[in-house]
Parts: sequence; structure tokens; C-alpha cells
Amino acid sequence: MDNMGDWEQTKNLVNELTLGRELARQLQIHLNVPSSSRETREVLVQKILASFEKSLSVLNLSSSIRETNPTGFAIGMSESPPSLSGSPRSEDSDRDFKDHDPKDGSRKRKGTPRWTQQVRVNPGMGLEGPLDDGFSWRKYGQKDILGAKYPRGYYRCTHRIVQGCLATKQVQRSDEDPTIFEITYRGRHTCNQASHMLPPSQPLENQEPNSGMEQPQQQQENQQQSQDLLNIRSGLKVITEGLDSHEQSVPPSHFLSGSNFKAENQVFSPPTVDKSFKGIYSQSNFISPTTSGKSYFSASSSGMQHYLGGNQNFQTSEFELNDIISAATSTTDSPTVGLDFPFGNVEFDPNFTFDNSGFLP
DNA sequence: CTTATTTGACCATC
DNA sequence: GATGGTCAAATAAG
Repeated sequence: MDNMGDWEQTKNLVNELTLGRELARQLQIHLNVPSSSRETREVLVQKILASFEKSLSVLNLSSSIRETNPTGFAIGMSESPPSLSGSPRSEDSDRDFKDHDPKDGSRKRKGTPRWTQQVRVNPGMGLEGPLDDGFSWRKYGQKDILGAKYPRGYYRCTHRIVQGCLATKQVQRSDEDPTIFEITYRGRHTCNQASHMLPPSQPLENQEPNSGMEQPQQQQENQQQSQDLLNIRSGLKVITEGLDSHEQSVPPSHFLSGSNFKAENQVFSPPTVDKSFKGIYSQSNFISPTTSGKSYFSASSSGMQHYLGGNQNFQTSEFELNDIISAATSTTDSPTVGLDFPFGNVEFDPNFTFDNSGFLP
């Protein structure tokens, strides 16, 4: 890390940590008070986590990006309205991440958050790796990419028409290593499709029944939760790298996906493993000292509590901004949960370990 | 039948 | 104009 000597950063850091400590204390108190509801505790936990995340982000950002203030949440700016079914015909193009657009700097950036993951099918486990992230995707296109040996598949959320869920993903098979798939996610799920995979024991409390409007981004927490849920699959090695073409951006915490892969001549038939696992994962900002660029993660089929050490320097202004905005919006919408961080919905394993060495190849 | 995939055409951006 | 991304009709699958 550089020593920018930023008192601002330091101050933020201290503030966040102090806040986190205070929250932890509150939580401690609440734990001892039987009358305290589980909800309250949960909120506190979330806040604490958010605080940690913020702190870590401050640390990560302090060296490179200092104009994006990690605490500047309440920026008033809305994303492009996702408009339910009748989507016109252009919603994409976040590839123009021109932060500095010369003229009309108002808002050229409707970009949706985007992040890429490389999923590797473990050769030993058989190629029929169940690549399923718990969401249902519908393929809507396939394209031969220049320089790529295999075509790229385009998927979108099945519930797009019904619920206006704008999440999409692209699946690109690696030319050299056909066992590696590069999956690029875009946007968040705003659908409730997790309901069929989540046990009803935990109703999502933080969503208000809004009155008759389609709301693009209010269920962020749920999505993240469910997307966190989907993270692990058996027999796969996931290489998460927060990256974008130009800058690095790191998503919340997601993993593989793909209901089934059909690349060119190859068909992966997924045996459809049960989606009802309820692992607890941990995710945090963590920079591995050795693997600076990527971090590997292999998920074992049974034990689902491994930690993925991803370099979470979410520096892409695009991504961060949007996500923060989204989070802020959703927070405003649902006062029940003070989730105000893009990565706010991570769950930490009580036996929280940063033990990377356990599953590194 | 309904629903998902395939595939060429169309569109936007570089 | 080349490339990537999406649409939508045709087709396949359940």
C-alpha cells in the first residue's frame, strides 16, 4: 500500500471500526436480552459486517483510488429504469466505462455492475459438472467471438418478463483450457425466484410491498443472499477475479452458474444436484499476498464452508458507484434493515477462517 | 399444450 | 465496417 498519508482515509477507517465496535457491543447486549428479536440482532450483524467491509474497502482503496469515497452513499442518482416486459432494445453497453466523458458528463454511465468469474470443471469430477447457480437462466443468444475458439452464450434471467429481472450472464469457454468457463454476470437479480430454493423458514423481512410500481432495485439484499447461496457447487474450481476489461471490479460474492452448458459441439448435461444446500460462506475483502491477481477456490462437494479469498478491491468506479447507489436506494426503501453496503450481505462463518492453504492446489 | 433453445438478422458501439 | 449484444421466429424439448 502506498502511503498517501490520507487522514481522510484513516479517519474513515477509524470511524468505521469504531462504529463496528459499537455495533458489536450492541449486539452483545442484545444477545443477552431475551426480549430482543432475532431481527434486531440480524440487523446488527449486518451492520457490523458492513462496517467491516467498509473498513476493508478503505484499506484497499486507499492506495489507488481516493476519489471515490467509501462512505459517500447517499448520492442521488438512479439507475436506468428497467421497465418490465417491454424492454425497448438497448439496455446493455456498460462497456463504455468512460469515466471521463468529455462532454455531457451528466450520466452516460448507466452501466450495470459486471463481474467475471472463471469456473473450472474439475477433470476428476467428470465433466458433467453441475453448473448451476440456483437461478434459472434462459439462453437468448450465442455468438462467435473474434479470437475465441468457442462461442459465447448469452443468458438472461427467466423471470425477466414477469418480474423485470435484468440479470444476465455470459458464458465463454476458454480456448486453451476447455474445462474453464468464464462467466460474466451483469446486473442483479430482482426477481423472487429464490423462493423455490430457499426454505420458507426465513422470510425476507426487508422488502416492502410497494404499491403497484415496478421497482428495479429494492431487493438487493435478497438477491445477494440468494446469490451467495448459490455459490458453491461440487467438483468445481472457481477462479474468481474481479476484473473488467480495463479496471478491476469485484462483485459481491458469486460463483458459478449456468444451468447447462452447451458449447459448440459439447453438451454438458447437469444432473441437477439439489439446490437446497444451506452452507454458510464467508466472503470478505482479502488480498492474498501470493496470488495477487487471482485466487483459487475449490469447492468440495460436502463441506460448504470454505472461504474464498478474492481480491476485493472493487475499484471500478462504475461498479462501485452503482452498487452503492443501489444499496443506498434499497436501504432507503426498506428501513428495516440497515444494509448499506454493496457487499453487505455476506455471511460470516462463526468459525471464520482465512485459511486459504487448506484448499489451494 | 407450454416452455426453452437455436439461429440468423438486426442494432449499437467502437 | 467490424464486432459484440439482443431480438424474435422457428424449432426442439418436456
